[in-house]
Amino acid sequence: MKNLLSIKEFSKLSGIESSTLRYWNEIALFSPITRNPINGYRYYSPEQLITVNFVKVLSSLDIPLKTIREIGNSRTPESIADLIQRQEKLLDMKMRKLREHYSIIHTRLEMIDYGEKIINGFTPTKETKNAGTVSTDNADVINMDKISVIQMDEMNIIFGPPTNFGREGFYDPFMQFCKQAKNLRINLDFPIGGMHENWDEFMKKPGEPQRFFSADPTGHDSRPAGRYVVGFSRGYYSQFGDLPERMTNYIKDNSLTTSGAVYVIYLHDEICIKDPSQYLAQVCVAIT
Amino acid sequence: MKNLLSIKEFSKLSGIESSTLRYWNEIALFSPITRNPINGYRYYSPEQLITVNFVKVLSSLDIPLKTIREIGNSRTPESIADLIQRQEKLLDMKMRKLREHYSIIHTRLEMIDYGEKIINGFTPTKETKNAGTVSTDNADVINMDKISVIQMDEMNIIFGPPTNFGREGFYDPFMQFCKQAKNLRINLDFPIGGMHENWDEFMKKPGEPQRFFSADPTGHDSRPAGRYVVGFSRGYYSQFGDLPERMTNYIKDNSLTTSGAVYVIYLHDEICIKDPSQYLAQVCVAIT
DNA sequence: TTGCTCCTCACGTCACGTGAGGTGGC
DNA sequence: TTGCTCCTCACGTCACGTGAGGTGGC
Repeated sequence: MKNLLSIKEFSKLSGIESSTLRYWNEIALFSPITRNPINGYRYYSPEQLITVNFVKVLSSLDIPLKTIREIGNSRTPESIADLIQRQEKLLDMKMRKLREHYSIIHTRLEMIDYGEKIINGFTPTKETKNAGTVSTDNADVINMDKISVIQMDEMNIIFGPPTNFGREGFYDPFMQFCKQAKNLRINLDFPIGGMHENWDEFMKKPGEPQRFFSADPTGHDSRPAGRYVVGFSRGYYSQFGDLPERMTNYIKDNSLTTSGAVYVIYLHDEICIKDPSQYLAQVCVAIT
Repeated sequence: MKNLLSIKEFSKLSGIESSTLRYWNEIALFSPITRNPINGYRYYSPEQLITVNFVKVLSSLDIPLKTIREIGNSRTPESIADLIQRQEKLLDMKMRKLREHYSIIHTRLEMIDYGEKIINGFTPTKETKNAGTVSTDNADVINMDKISVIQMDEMNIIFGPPTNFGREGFYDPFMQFCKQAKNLRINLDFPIGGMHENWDEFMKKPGEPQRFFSADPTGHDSRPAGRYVVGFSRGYYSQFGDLPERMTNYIKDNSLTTSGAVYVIYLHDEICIKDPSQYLAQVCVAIT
């Protein structure tokens, strides 16, 4: 047909699959302007590209096809303006969701990458992403078995309520934290950590932090910037092996004075590891 | 069960519907840690909130549930880091898509709103969105039947190739434009307009613009800023009634000198109006 | 006994995608 | 006659949602 487009041509120009065009025809959402009465071939006019594009945009905004059809059937400038204004607000929310998701997976990626560097051992350069800047007065290679002094940037987090350890040990308060998270608006999408009020508290009960926290980059609490003694260990939550002892020795041997809270954060956890005994924790405490 | 969550509690804390949790259990994507052997009740541990949240994020990134299941079964820090890096790129593309959609519907909204103001008549204030700033040396109310002088801002557009009018009139070259749009990367999602090289050309053949254009705000062409004589008319594409004559008279009566191209743009078109005779066109030409 | 929560199983839904089998024009 | 494009019709798919009918603990 002169000046009309076959379904294949129309599909190419619009970027919409032929099967989709047939389906849209079937549900009377968008139909070709004419059909060959003998063989039933569909023919579209080129200016239908304009209308079908708008349908495509609306459907990609997650508006049900039924609704789009009704919108089309009763469209007036007022109703379309109304629709668009509502969609603009929804688009705004979707953008925020996407940014949040980006932040979630990006935070995970940083932790995982940092964990892998630790496992493989790495020679710190002047700046390392999540590790912060590694001070030069320390050994040239950092790995799992090494205690190091590292200059760390501020890290936003959000604390849970004070924990309440009973006879049951670690399990119970951690559950309480998870349970309360939603009400306290603590996002469990981010890696979880534990905070002990000072080094003595950590040494006494390494498995019983005073608070749990979420490493939420939008959190209003923080692990302050500063120089930290940092060590790593593998194991399930609250299993640190001989790390507390080794860190204490390092602190003594180097005549360091710790100051403020101890932060435990899991770089590798159930999100990226199946075997709980292989979870990777970072323990750090500031020095004056 | 002590310290475990029923499906309803888990659903509330996670924000995931019970039916979804049952489905995820059925396809072995995510299962409760234990079940009541007598009545089959599902029980979840609070820390499962952490894993289920990650599943939720992945599924909201449009990863098929089968894939998520496989990811979970074979997860290592390397594979998860890999996955996240790919998803970050995809998220970036999705953001761009959303911004493009926002721009498409927002441009439509501006045109439609402006058109409604014209139809209802409005008293221009110092700044009006799409209308640009209306000069004060003109009448105090602007409406359908009035010719006005308006100070307009620059408007980004993108021109199609020169048109080629034959015997068939308007129809054929407009189709050529639509057909070629994809190859020339002209986005038909935005309102379409026509450009005539000067006022004489427009008067000779009001229905035969030298070029069609798309009102794409990211376009590299433009309708320059400046003072324009502006008129409106209703009708199908290229039907302007007595508007060209009235505008010519206005120009003469006010001793104005036109300069440069004439721009025709449809504020209301098939997107928001069913009856083609009610499409609303704005015609404007710069004055020196 | 009465609610309440939870269960399974079957079927529905939404927006297509995928053949199988067949037709019409060059 | 051979490709090629297009057609219809039936069925599949994905990720659930929705009852119907029934159970178990307070």
